[in-house]
Amino acid sequence: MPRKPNTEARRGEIVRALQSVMAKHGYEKATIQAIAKEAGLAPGLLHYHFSSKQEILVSLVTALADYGQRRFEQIAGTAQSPMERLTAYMEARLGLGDGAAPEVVAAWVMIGAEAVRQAEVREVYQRTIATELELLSALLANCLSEHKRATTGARELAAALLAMMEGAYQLASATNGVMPAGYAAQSALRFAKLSLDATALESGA
Amino acid sequence: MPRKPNTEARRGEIVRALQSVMAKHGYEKATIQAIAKEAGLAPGLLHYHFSSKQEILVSLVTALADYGQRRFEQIAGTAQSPMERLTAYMEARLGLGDGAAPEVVAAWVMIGAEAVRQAEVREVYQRTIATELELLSALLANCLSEHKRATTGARELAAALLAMMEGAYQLASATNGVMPAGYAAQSALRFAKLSLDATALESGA
Amino acid sequence: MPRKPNTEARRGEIVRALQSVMAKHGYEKATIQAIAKEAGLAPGLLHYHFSSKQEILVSLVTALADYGQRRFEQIAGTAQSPMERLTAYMEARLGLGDGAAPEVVAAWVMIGAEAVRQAEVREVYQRTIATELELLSALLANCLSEHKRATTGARELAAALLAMMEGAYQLASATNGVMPAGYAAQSALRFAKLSLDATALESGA
Amino acid sequence: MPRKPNTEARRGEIVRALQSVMAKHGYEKATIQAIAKEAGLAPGLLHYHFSSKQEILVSLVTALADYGQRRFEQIAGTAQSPMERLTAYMEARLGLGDGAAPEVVAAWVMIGAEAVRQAEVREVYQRTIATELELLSALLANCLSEHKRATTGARELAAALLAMMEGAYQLASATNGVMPAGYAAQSALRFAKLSLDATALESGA
DNA sequence: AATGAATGAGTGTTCATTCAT
DNA sequence: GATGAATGAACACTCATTCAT
Repeated sequence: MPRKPNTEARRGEIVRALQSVMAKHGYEKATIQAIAKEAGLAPGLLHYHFSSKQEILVSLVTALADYGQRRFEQIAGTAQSPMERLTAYMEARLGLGDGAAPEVVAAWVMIGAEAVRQAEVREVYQRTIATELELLSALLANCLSEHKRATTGARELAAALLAMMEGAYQLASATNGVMPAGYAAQSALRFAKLSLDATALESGA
Repeated sequence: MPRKPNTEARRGEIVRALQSVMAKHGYEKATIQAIAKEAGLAPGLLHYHFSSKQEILVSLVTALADYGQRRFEQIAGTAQSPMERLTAYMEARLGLGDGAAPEVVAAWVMIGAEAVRQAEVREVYQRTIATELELLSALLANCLSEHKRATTGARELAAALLAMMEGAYQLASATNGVMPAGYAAQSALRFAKLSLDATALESGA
Repeated sequence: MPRKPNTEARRGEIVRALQSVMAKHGYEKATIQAIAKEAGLAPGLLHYHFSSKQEILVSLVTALADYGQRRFEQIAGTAQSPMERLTAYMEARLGLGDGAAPEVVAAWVMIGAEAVRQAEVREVYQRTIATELELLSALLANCLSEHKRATTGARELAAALLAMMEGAYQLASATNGVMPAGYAAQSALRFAKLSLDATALESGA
Repeated sequence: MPRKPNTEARRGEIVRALQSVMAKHGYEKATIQAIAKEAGLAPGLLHYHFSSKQEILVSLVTALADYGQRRFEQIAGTAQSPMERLTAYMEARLGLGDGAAPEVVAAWVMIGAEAVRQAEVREVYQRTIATELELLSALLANCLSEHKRATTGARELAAALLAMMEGAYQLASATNGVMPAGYAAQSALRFAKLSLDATALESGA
């Protein structure tokens, strides 16, 4: 009577526990003991399901990337026009409404710092950023081409907006009451619209 | 016959050593031994000049804030018009020319991550961010008032640009070849100008 | 309807797996997981068939003793004269021909080290050595008495040859290219003959 | 007022402590805690003076090689003739008199087992064995050439005697009361003499 | 018989901090 | 001021053994 494997479920629990602990205390202080306690598991079990602490972190990065993807798709939902989809994207990434998850944001900021140090983390972090850049570029290009404008600058614009998003996460996690309330989603969208309009004017023959 | 105190010089050496090591390996891996080696000093000496490792880190935050201040003032130099000063600021913060210091940027990103975790670091990090926000707000407000426009939105605009700067630091440190070359300074200035112009139009009676 | 017990077969598989892993990585690094993997079994099963890891080791010692016994008997085969049987013994223990098993030798060396540390292993190891000493003593005594010589020194001679064999195993396992090729079987037999001859002369009245 | 380095002294203490613990419990069970306790030092200090446990072991191998060298030279002392020096060598390696050190022997047996597993240990172990083989070859060759005999077989003879020595160490450490008392030094010398004489007869034209 | 998850004590190693010199 | 040894509490990871299924 063999036992049913439950590794996938356990791995999920462990990854979620890392997210929680890391959001509060950073990666180095997210010890195996602390993660295990958060997950309600014996410490040794973590190394049964993952071969190293870094592997848990890498799993978390991909889990957060998936989460972001789902959140966007859910909010984009019925959006039809390119502009509606762009707005949905900003809401999904920077909005303060339902589903805004400060823990996810803080964990992501910690991951960004680890990506500077650990090559393996950097690799998967970079892939996530690259994917995000593609997605945002495409959304912007759609807005441009809808009005028959040149899409040449879409990538630089996307890069700038992406940087703004990452910076907003960082500042939201590391400061209290310094930044104006709700500036991020609003400003990002404003920048996007101004740039799209300016592009329109510039490229207009 | 007491020796000439050299504490200030020593403290400076130690802080610079922390910056170097931290840029490469992050704060947790910047051990007292590693910092001492980088500085060419005996490990025990670090705790003579600083009471804790965290105190070195706090000193580094203020040192980097001062460095940023000096770099701006130097580049701003003879700039006269508000717009020239704003351009000088962006160059100082995001420019790729002389004095662009990737080590400083990487160290600053690591500090940002520590600010999420350590209250004492967060405190001085927040002050630095707040000062920066004031500076950038003032530069933008000057541009606006030069043309007799309302300065109401200057702070939000400054916040968004600041976020973009921090995000650009993060992405520059944690990715290679993903972001378009030189997008940051260019885009930030473009956003600033578009926003200033738009403000002008909006607030125009 | 009870299943057909396969415990004996399973125990054999497990013991053989320990031999393989131990030859490569030593006893301490021969983990239950590694043995199970080598045997193609689930880790938990090992503790169903054996009550402890040490018990597997003890089984291996007796298995190797049996193996050595069989190998000698097979090679001795049709040998009739005492000298032929002695030669067969040396071939079985030190020969490089068919059936020379480096894995067995390496495992035996590891067992020898464990015998120093673990009383229970030492006990069965000692018994094996004692049996071997008796066997070799008898072979030598037969050679002596065939020529009507005193057999007094047979035991000391056997002890010395046994030591040489064990040392040859050790050096074969722990060195590469240091020892002259094929020195062991040859030298042991030469020593035996010289000693037998010398005994003959000495005891000849 | 800088502190005087005492690393060399401490390293010696630590290596001696490893020897003691290892003789009793083997290498794997010679934990850093156990070694530290034996040496009367704090566990952390061991990694201040050595970068790893393996490095302590490697130091022990060379220390034991030096010890053996000194013991031979001391016993050889005033020995003049080649045969006297050969006898001194056997006494130094296998004798039971003053200075016979069962702890050293047991530690050496444990080292032999580790040499099978750890490449770095094997390297230094092999060098020691090779040096020993050279020494013994030279001693035997001197005996042969003194009587104007061919020295061709000296190396094989040395190898066989070396194997006997290593095997005697193993059996002395892992068995009690099985092996005849004092067989080793006596038999080794006897083998050497018989072989030398036989060589003499064979090569005599 | 068999499975594979679970446990928890133990390992080598790291490291901020202290302190005698 | 300066040195480098010393401390001891972490840490990630390992592993024999147990146990529910």
